[in-house]
Amino acid sequence: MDDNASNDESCNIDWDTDDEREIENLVPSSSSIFPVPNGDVNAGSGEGCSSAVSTKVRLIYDMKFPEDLVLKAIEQHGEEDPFESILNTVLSLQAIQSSPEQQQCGNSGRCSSGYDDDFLDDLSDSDSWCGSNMANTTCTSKVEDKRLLALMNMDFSVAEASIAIDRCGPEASIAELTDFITAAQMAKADEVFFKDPPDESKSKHSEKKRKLYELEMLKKRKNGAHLAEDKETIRFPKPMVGFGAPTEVGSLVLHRNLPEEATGPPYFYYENVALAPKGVWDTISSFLYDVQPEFVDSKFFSAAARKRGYVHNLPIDKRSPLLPLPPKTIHDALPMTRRWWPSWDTRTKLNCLQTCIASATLTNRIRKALEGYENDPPMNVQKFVIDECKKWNLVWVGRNKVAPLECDEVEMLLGFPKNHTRGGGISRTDRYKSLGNSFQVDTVAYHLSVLRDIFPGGINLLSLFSGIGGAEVALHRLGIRLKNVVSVEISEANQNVVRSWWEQTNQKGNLIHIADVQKLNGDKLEEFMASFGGFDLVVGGSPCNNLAGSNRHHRDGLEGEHSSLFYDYFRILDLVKGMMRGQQQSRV
DNA sequence: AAAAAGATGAGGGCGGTT
DNA sequence: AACCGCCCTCATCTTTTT
Repeated sequence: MDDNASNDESCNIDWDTDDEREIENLVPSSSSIFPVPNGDVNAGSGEGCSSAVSTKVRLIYDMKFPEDLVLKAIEQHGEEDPFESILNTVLSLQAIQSSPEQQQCGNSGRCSSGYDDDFLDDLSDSDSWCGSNMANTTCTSKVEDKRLLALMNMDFSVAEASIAIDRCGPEASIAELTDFITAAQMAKADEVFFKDPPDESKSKHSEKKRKLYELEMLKKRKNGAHLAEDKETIRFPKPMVGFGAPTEVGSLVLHRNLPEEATGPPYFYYENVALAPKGVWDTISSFLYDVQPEFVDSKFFSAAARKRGYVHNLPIDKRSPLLPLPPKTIHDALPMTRRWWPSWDTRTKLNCLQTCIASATLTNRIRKALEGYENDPPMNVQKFVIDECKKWNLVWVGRNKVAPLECDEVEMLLGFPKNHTRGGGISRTDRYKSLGNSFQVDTVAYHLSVLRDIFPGGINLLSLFSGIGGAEVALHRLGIRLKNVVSVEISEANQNVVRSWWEQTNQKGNLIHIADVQKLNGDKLEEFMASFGGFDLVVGGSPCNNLAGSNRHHRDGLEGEHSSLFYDYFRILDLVKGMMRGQQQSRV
């Protein structure tokens, strides 16, 4: 939706309606503080405003990239591709080239065509992973590349990024750099859409809270509708970027005051759908120590939208994005669709990846509806097709031919390795279901990235509602060693996925599976903690069935049959918290 | 028996206009 | 404030096909 407007060179499209607001926010206008490289930016008149030739010249001479990389990148793209996306590819290629180990199938292109068998290499052998140790000065040039790459992907202009790196020096972190640019761009002091909760007295002890627990349940049950008139403000940061996503620049928040009761150990990270029925997030927040949720749309991390809320007690400065950066437009993520994409389909991002896909009869209906027109079909046909494409996330795979995403494409869009859910006896239908219920890995990894410096030796992880292991994959890809993982997951198929991933990535730690979250009691936890000393992180996204808008039948809220398992997340987290506290005290 | 396809809206945010 | 129109949503149940 937004990213591809980042290039002022895109001469044609005039974004008529919806997204002007966001674009204004997201894209630092190139006419801002920073000088624009070359004067060609607003040449925009008619066709071919960025020819491959001029792009090549700029990349090779102005920006001093190796010619072979530039040619390779242009080859991957079409001639009419915007400068920015070709640049992105060049940077990716460079990053890949300068990185000793295999990266996930590159940034753009090739993803859907070729499998990358070595992708599952172990990234946790720290010395092979530059990013796992940012302080390490031996690989500054690589770090610099990555920083530039990261900033580019945040929609900063090349000029802004390089000036920032120049000024802040080779040691500066991404956060510092973005901070610098943000400060430079300032002028707007309206970025405080995220206020810290006031520190006034609140129910202090989890003792009390536990007692309130059942009471609260009953209250909710009875009040239901009454709650709606709660004057509790519905906080919905406009662009849904939480404390700042890599693409959102004007609003990076680097500090917050957590309620004292919320601070670790352990660190915790909770996730669920952002658009839950009214009052749900207030309840979740009140149980999770009054930490305010951070609402983020994964469209800032990926080519598909995914609006989710995250409640956690992690630090929020020093975040860094997962590398390699994933493709962030449909075109880059699914290059094969470019050829067939009609101009009247203006989508650049996919909608939320859900658990079901369109059937063949629907795509067939669409094909028939489109046949017989020389040029663009009439408006009513266009509307029908676009509506269905948006509803089912269809992409163009041929003339008049649309298709649902393949499983491996969904895996890629969500940040999982290709074939993550393939084989082992799982059906295609179930793959879509498991994937649709999962994390977006890049988004979660961005939040969890701060753990890398805190736990250089690795972590012990309690993963509730693990699903296909989104948190595990995120941590692993961040280069955070997984020492002991207790994974709670009811679905056997999902357990197999995680187990199989665990083995294929040559994990050195221990993986323990538990089926039922309700049977995980204090005794079991004691056992685990006695054997390896406690949990550093408790993650979980509890069932959204009864919260999600797609559910026609049982959208019953947090008290629904499945979604009420949230209370088990709280119960277990609170148990661990208490035990960790005791552990800490006895040590003193 | 298992997998795939088909049928099934309400709820709520948001921008725009009265 | 209130209203309208547009848009999107980690799905479930039943039927058909494999």
